[in-house]
Amino acid sequence: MNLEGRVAGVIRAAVRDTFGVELNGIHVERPGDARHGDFATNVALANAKVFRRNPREVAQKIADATEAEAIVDHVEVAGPGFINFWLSPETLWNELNGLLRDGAHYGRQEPSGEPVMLEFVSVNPTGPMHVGHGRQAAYGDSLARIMEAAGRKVSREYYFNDGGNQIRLFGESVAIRYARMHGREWSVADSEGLYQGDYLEEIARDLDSEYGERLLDMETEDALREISVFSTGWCMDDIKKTLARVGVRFDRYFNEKSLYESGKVEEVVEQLREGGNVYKSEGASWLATSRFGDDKDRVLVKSDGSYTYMAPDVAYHRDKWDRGFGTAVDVLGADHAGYPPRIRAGLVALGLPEDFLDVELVRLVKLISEGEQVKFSKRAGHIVTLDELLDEVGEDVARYFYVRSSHNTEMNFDLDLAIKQSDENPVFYVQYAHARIASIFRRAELDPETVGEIPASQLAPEERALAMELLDFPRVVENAAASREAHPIPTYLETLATRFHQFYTVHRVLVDDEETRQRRLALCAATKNVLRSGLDLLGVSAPEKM
RNA sequence: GCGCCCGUAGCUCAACCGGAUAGAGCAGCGGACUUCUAAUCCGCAGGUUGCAGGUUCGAGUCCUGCCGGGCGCGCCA
Repeated sequence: MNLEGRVAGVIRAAVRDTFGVELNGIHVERPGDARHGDFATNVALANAKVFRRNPREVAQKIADATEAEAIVDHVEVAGPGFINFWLSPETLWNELNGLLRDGAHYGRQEPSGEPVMLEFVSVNPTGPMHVGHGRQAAYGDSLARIMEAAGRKVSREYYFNDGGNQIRLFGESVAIRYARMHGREWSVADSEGLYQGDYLEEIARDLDSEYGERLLDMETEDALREISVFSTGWCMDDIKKTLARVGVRFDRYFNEKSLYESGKVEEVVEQLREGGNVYKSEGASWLATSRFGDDKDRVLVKSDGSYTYMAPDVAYHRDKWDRGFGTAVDVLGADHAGYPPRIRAGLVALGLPEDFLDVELVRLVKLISEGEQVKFSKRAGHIVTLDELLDEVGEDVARYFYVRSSHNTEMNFDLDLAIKQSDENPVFYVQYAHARIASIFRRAELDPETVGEIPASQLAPEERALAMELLDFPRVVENAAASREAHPIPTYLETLATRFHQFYTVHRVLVDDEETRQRRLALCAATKNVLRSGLDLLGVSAPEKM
C-alpha cells in the first residue's frame, strides 16, 4: 500500500476508536505548502455533519489519537480543522529502502484482475500518419504502459480496414498516377473523393518497379485489386515504420475483413435482430440505438443489403468481450465523437454491460506555423506527417510534448516554437536531472544499482523534499491509470526533477563524510531509478549523458 | 438548432473527483559557476480562473443562464 493509504488507515482507526464511526473514502492529500506537513486530511471538516461538533475540536481529538503511531512524527491541527501530519524519520528511511530494493520495479504492481483491451491509432492504410495520429499514438501507448505499471493486464490492438469503398478510391488514386507514368489514362467514374498527396506518387513509383507496365494490360477490376492491395500494404508498412520510430508496439493488428470471414458480423446482426431492437424502414434495417442513449436510431443494414460500418464495429467489440476482456478502452480522434453512443448502444443491446466500452477521445491537434493555423486533411493532401515532425523535433520531444497536456483538451502545436525552442523543452529538463545523476556515479565509479541502503541519519530539507516526491510515484501512477490520463506523469517528473536540481545545487554528493555521502548517493540512485521509470512510461529515453 | 468537450499569467499547460496564499515551463528583468554537467539554481514581475447568478463553513472544480472556440449530428468510416 502506498504511503497515503497507510496514513488514511491510521486516521480511519483513530476515528473508529475515538468516535465509534467507520469512515470510508478518507481524503488524504499532499499539501503544496511544506508548512502544512507531509500529508493533510480534511476529515474533520468534510464530515462535520457526522460528528455534529466543532471541526477543530474533532480534528484535535483525531490528532491526539494518531500522534502515537510509529508512522508519524507529529501532528498539528490548523486552519478551520485540517489535520497535518509529519512522517517520522524511520518511516522515510524504511520507504526509501523499499524503493531502493524494488529498483526498476518500484511503483509497479503485479498484474491482476481482468485483462484490458486498449485499442488505439487504428488508422486505415490510405496514407502516412499525420501529427494528429501522433498524439493518439503517444497517448495510447503511454496509457498502456501506465496501466500495465498499475497492475492491469493490457493488450494493445490496432484495428484497420483495407477493403471497401474508401480503399477502392485510394487504389484508383494510385492507379491514375501509375498510368500517367506510362503516358496512359486511367479513367474513373467519379473523381469525387480521390486522394491527394505526394506520397501517392511514391507508391505509384514503387508499384511500377514491382510490376512494370503489365497491370495496365489487365482487366481493370483485377488491376485495381492488385493496386489496392499493394498500396494498402505500402501504407501499412509505412505506418508501422513510423510507429516503431516512436517506440509504439501492438500485440495485434486486427483486420475488419476477418470479422466477415469468420461470420462474426452476420452473427452479431442476427443476434441484434433476435433481441428485438432492429426494425425495417425505407428499405433499410435500423438498430434502435436511441433506446440505449443515442440521439437517434442508426442504419445497420443498408437498403442494398450491405452493412454500414456499425455492424463490423459492434461485432469487433463483441469479439473483444468474447475474448475475455473485462474492459475495452478505445482511443479515438475527437472527430469520431458520434461513435461511442451508437457502438455502446449496440453492445448493450447484445447484453454487454454499459461500462464495458470506455472511449477516450483525443482532441485535435491544431498545427500552428508562422503564426497561422495549418489546415490538414488527408483527402485534400495538405498534411504534415508525423515523420516530418519527428525529423524536426526528434522522437523524445514529440512524445513528451504530445502527452504533456491532457488528451481531452485541444492542443496548439506551434511548429516553429517546437523546433526553435527544442533546447528549452521540459523534456530536457527531466532528462538532464537523470544525466546529472549518472555523471555523479561515473565520477564515484559506482553502480547506482548496488548503492546499498540509506543510513538512518537526519535528512536536510532539500533531501527530505526530494524523498517525499520520490515516494509519491506509486500514487501518481495508480491515479493516472485509474483516470486514463497520461499527462500527470510529465507533471510529476518535472516536479521531481525540480526537487533534484534544487537538492543538487545546495548539497554536494561526493563528500568525505561516509554517512552523508552514502545517504546522498542512495537518494541519487533512488531518484535516477524513478526518473527512468517515469520516462519509460512515456516512451522517452533516459540518457546517461547530455 | 440539438448534443459532447474546452475557456486558468503575454504564450504552452498544471492544480491529487469541494480545501489552506491558484502553480510550473517559455518569454521579460535582476543575481549565482576555482568544487559531482549552469540544458541548472535563486529572486522580481505577471491572475477578478470567459461573464453573471446559485449551492455551503469553503468553488478554478458542483448547478443554472449567457459569451467565445472546437468536434459531432450520412443508408461515409
